[in-house]
Order: sequence, then structure tokens, then C-alpha cells
Amino acid sequence: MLQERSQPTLLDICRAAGCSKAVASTVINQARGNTAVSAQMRARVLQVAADLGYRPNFASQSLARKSTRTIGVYIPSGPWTGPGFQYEGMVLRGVEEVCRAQQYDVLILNMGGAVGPQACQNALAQRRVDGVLLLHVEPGSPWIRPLIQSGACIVAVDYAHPEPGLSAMVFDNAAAIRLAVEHLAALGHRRIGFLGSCTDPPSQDAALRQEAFVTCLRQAGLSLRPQWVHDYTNACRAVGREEGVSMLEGTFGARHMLGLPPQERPTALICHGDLVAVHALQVFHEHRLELPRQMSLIGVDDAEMCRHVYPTLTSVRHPLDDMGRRATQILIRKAEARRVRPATSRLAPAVQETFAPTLVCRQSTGPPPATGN
Amino acid sequence: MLQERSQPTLLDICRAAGCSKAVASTVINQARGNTAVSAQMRARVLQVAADLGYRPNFASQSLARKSTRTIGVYIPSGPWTGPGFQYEGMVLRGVEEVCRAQQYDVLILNMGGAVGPQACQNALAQRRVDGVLLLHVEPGSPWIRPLIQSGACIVAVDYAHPEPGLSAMVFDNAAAIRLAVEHLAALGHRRIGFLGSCTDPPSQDAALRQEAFVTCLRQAGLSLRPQWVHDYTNACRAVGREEGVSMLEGTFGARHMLGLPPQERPTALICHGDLVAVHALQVFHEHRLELPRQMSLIGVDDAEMCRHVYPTLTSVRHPLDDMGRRATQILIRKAEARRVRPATSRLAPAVQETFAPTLVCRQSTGPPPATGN
DNA sequence: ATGTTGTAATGAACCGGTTAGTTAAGATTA
DNA sequence: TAATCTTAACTAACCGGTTCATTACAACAT
Repeated sequence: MLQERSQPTLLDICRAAGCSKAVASTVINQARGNTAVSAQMRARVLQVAADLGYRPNFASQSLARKSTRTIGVYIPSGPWTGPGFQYEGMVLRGVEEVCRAQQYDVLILNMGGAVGPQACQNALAQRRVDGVLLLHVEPGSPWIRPLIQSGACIVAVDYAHPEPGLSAMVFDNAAAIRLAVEHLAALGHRRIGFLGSCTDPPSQDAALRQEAFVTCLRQAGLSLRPQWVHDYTNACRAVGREEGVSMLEGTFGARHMLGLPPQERPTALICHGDLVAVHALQVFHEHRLELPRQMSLIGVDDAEMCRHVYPTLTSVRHPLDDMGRRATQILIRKAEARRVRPATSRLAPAVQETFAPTLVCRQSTGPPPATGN
Repeated sequence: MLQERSQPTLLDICRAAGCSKAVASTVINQARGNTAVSAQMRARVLQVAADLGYRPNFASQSLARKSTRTIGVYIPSGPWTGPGFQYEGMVLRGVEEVCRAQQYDVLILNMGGAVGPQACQNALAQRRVDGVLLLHVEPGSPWIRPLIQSGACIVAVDYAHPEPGLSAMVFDNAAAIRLAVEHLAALGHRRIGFLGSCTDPPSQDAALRQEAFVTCLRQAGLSLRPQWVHDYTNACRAVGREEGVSMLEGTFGARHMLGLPPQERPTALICHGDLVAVHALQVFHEHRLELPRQMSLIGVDDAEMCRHVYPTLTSVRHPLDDMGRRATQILIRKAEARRVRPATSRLAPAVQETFAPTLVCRQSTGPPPATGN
């Protein structure tokens, strides 16, 4: 009769090595406070642990240490496979890398499924997660407040929050748009348009990017006609707002531009994001427009898909992996500090770091058509 | 001086409600074995728990129950944002949905980063995960054996494994290819080609799909020339195998087909996967081939990106979310059963369920060119 | 009055670690 | 030789729950 092989415990080690739990624990954590362990005992314990394939029980350690070595990542947007997930995925890559290196685990709370914010909060609270990373959470979300009050360490990625003590890793949206405009201007474009985001309550960075576009054009000394900017307002005019506009923002935008008389049409378009650009691409293909000969197109964020469409899409890289990495480092540092002196958690000041964009040139941008100038 | 707000414990509840830990615990778990709790006491405890915002400590529960209510998902392939992640993401969607509903957590071990299999196994072992879901893990991977021996419940998604007791959710690859062939045959295509996967040790389903292709063509009474099938062998002939062929499989395949004299060129191509198809699409665009007028193209798996390319890509849906859902249900069922009678875990027989494909028609397939027939 | 049954609550051991406090023995110093 | 310091080990409390065995007490039957 096969015995259920349960994992060896610290006690098993003690029996085999002939020592107390305290010694075994000390050796395995290679910690020695006021006590030292003799070299031979250390070797013996380590040997036994290796032989038995000992792995400390995480739950037990968490309980004793009052720290779960777990970072929760809260993702309010769409599901794992949503078109926007590439975005979250890039952050996760950085998060996991840092966590794994520091022996932390990642608990992902994705609201894509039927998982409400309430369920997520419960999960976070029950797990006694050491830190929470908020991914692309708009400021002012009602459920942030209880999270802060629960005393968790929080770092937001992508949005600065007005709440005190909330650190944030932010992307320099304005600089991203500036890079795009400068790239196009350098290629010789004079009529540059913008396809904005059309999600219903416009997101904060949608606004930032669109504003930056207007500012940059002015600074570059380029003229801007109102019809060269397509955003939520225009989209609503085209279809009822009920129509799930958001998924088709690029499509609407591109059609809008093609509707303009050729002489007044932009020769290049900057899109709020890569998905918008990819959808615009579909429309241009439909109309047999050749890119970049007849139209230049540029996205923002540099998602994986930029490399897979035709023509490959020039984009402005959003260093999401770096932001995730950095956020996680800060979170872990905070968590460790709190372990040392729990009462003084408020000492940690809110950090805010800004990340710079970089231009990634691909095939979708080129000089404007000679005739059109 | 602000007191660090720590979460209330069961003991806090007891003090407030004036009862013992046993009662409080019983009420909160709404379990009553041989003991009952009076209605008033139950109400009192629940009231207090709600007032204090009590959340049981997960680590403590895990320790006491000897169950972590956590499902580990092992993802050996590329990182979160890798082109193949859409695939894993779809499974995760299903997994998370079921877990969350059953109050389980998901621990994702993605080897995309610099996380070796060893680190993953350690994490799984330390966590005392209740079950492990293997995502797209090829049979015979050397590290599966220790995992099995550790006594974990395991369900594999996408590959059947020869190891005893290992359940699997498998996709009917042959049926998928058959759907694709039948679709094209119904449209009138007589010369159908196949772009296979070119990853170095060819994956099991690459082989299955390619074999199925040959079989289906024969069954449909269609002729097949060797040059209509492009796979790893051909790719290696084209470039050195060092050249990271895998990412460019579609590109090579498409160029190969275009290299054939028009009369001997397939009028439709079935691709091993969507990514292959998307890359083929890039080549066809480069050569100004119009789809589906001059060439039909069909992918397998129905990844999100199929909807974003031009023309939108016809594909055969791989019900990954369903497979993930089902796998998780089985895993949780096994885990619960084991809790009841730990010694009899081997009673649970290895389950194997097959999932059927469905055809998703989009713009990339149509009748063959009239002249070409 | 005694024994039986059933309900409602309690006590205490346990899960598997961590760690402060303590002890025992050998080395160093007065 | 006694007093003190180190070093290396041990003891036991604790983390926050779960659960079994036990007790207290009222209701019922004999």
C-alpha cells in the first residue's frame, strides 16, 4: 500500500540531523542573530535538507513571519486575451522577473472575467498581500480608498493618484507624442492628424496624449485643422454611443480621414495607441491606400502586434516592463522596511518616477507623397 | 500617534462576541459537523465579523486545513507578451474564472522571464499548491516526473501524457484541420497547401496537424504535391537552422509558395497556427497579392489577433477557455476529494477529454481565382 | 430519583515554521 | 580557583486559524 508522500517538515530534518527546530530553522534561513551555529552542524542540516528535498512550507512561514512574500497585481481592464492585454502583459513580465528573483510570488487579480472589484479586494485582504500594484487604474476609483485604509503598500503604474502616500510610475505621454510629431516632421510631413481614443469616459492618458499633440504641432510650427483630430466626440456623431464605439475607434477615425478631400487630408496620422493604429490600417487596406507611400501611420505603446501587421507599425515604446520592474522593487523595499519597524510605515514617502518614451521606427512611416505637398 | 491598523483576527471576534474560537470558526465557515450553533450566537458572530471587516488569514487557514486553495499554472513557453501568449491567456481566462468562483487562487509560473523550471518547481513545492495545471507542456519533459512524484494533482492542457494518473484536456487537432480543408474544398479550392510549424524539435501538435492535413486531403480526394507542404525541413534548407527560424516560419513558408510557378501554386493555404498565418499575410501584402481573391489563408487557434489584421483571418477556434475551465474544475474536484480521504488519491482515475474545434469564417478565405482552375 | 438523549458551547491539540530567552559547556581572564 | 565571556545548542511561546473530544445543562423517558 502506497503511502501518501507528504512533504518533509522541519521536524523531519531535526530528527534526521539530531538538533532542535531552532537550529534547523536558523541554518536554513542562513540567518544568525545572536546565535551562531557550528560549521559541522550547519553542514549536517543542509545535507539532510537536500537529501529529503525539504522545502519550507510557505503558509507556515507567512504566518510566523507576518509577511506573505506576495505582491498582488490588480488589473481592472479586460481579460487576459483582450486586445489591450499586451499592455498588462508587458508590465507583468517585469513584475514577475523581480519577484521571482527576490523569492516573492505574484498574485494576479484580473477583472476580465466575472470578477468584481469586491472579490479582488477580498482576495487581497485574505492573502495579507505585502504590496499591491495597481495597473492602469484611473485616479478616483472608488475602491482605492478602502485599499489604502487597509494599510497595504501600494504603487500605481501609469497613473499618478492624488491620494497621499501612493507612489506611482508614470509614462511621459507628452514626450511620446513629441517624439512622434518630430519624427514625422523630420520626414517632411506638414499635415499631421491624430486618432484619439474613444472610450466612453475618456481615460486620463487619452486626454494627455491628445493635448500634447496639439501643443507639439504648435511648437513645431505646423498648422492644425480641427478635422485632423478624431476623438470620442466625432465618433459619437458618427454612430450612437451605444454602439460599443471603443473597439472600433481606429476604424472610425480612419474612415473619417478618408472622407476629407485629398488636398485637406493629413499625410500622416498619430494614433492614441497601437490598437487604434492597427484598426486604421485595416481601413486603409480596404481602400487600397499604400503605406507609407500614401499615408504614414504611427502608434503608441509598441505592443507586440506592431511587429506582426503589414506594414510593420512604427510606434513609440512605452517601457512597461521597466515600469513594472521598478514598481515591484519599490513595493518590495517598502514591505521589507515595514517588517523591520512596523509602526513607522508612514515614513516611506510617496515616490513618483517618470519614464521616457523611445521611438521605434518600422515600415509604416516614410516621407509624404511628393504631390501632396 | 497612528496605530498600524492590523487586520482583525478570529480572537478579536471572540472577544467582541463573547464566545470561543471554535464557535466563531464554525459560524464563519458555516460548517457544523457534530456541533450546532444557536441561531442567536450565529447572528452575533456574523454581525461582529461584518463590523470589524474580518477576513480570515489565508496562510493560517492553509496551514490548519493542509490545503492552500491555490492552483498553480505552469507556462513553459515565452513571456507574457510573447506572440504566443494569446494562447496561454485564453486558457488563463477560463482558469481564473473557475478558481475565483470556488474561492481558489491562481499562481502563475511563467517561464518567459529568466525563471528556470527549477525555480518554478521550488515555488510550487513551497506553496504546497493543491493542483498544477500544465499548459502546453510536451510529453516527456524531464521535470514532469519529480512533479508527479511530489504527489501533486496534475492536469495537462493540450497534450496527453503517457505518465499514469495524469489527466489531460486535449484538442482534436485532426478535426481542426479537417474543418479547414472542408471549408476550402467547399469553396472550390483544389490546390491546398500547408504552412507548418518550424520550431526546432517539432512540437507534438505540429506533427499532428501536418499529418492530419495529408490525411484529410486524401480523404477529400484532392491531390497533394510535396512542395505544397512547407515545414521545418524546408525552412532549414532555406536558411541555417541557427537563424531563429521559428519566429519567421510564416514568412519562409509564404515566400516558398510564391516561388512556385503560378500554375502549380496552391490557391489556398492552411497554417499550423495563427501567427504563422499572420506572417504569411505580411509576405503576401509585400507581393501585392490580394486576399482572398488571389489566395485564401486560414489559421488555427483563433487568437485575438485574427480580428485585427487585414484581411481579418479565418481560423479554426481552439476552445482554450473551455479547456482551462474544465481542467480547473477537475483539479479542484480532485483536490477536494483528496482532503476527504488523503490515502486514496490514486482512486481518481486519469481523465482525458477531447475538445472539438469550430470554424470561424472571416475575410481571408473565399473561392479560388477563376483563371487558376 | 436515575439514566438517557440531545444541544450548545468550551478546551486544547495541532498545522509548520520563527525567534526571543535560556542554559550548558568550554575558553578567557582576574 | 573563581568569575566572566563566548559559543552552540535548546525550550517554549507565538502566528491565526481548524477540529476533535469533552463538558454543562436542560429535556425526556423509565
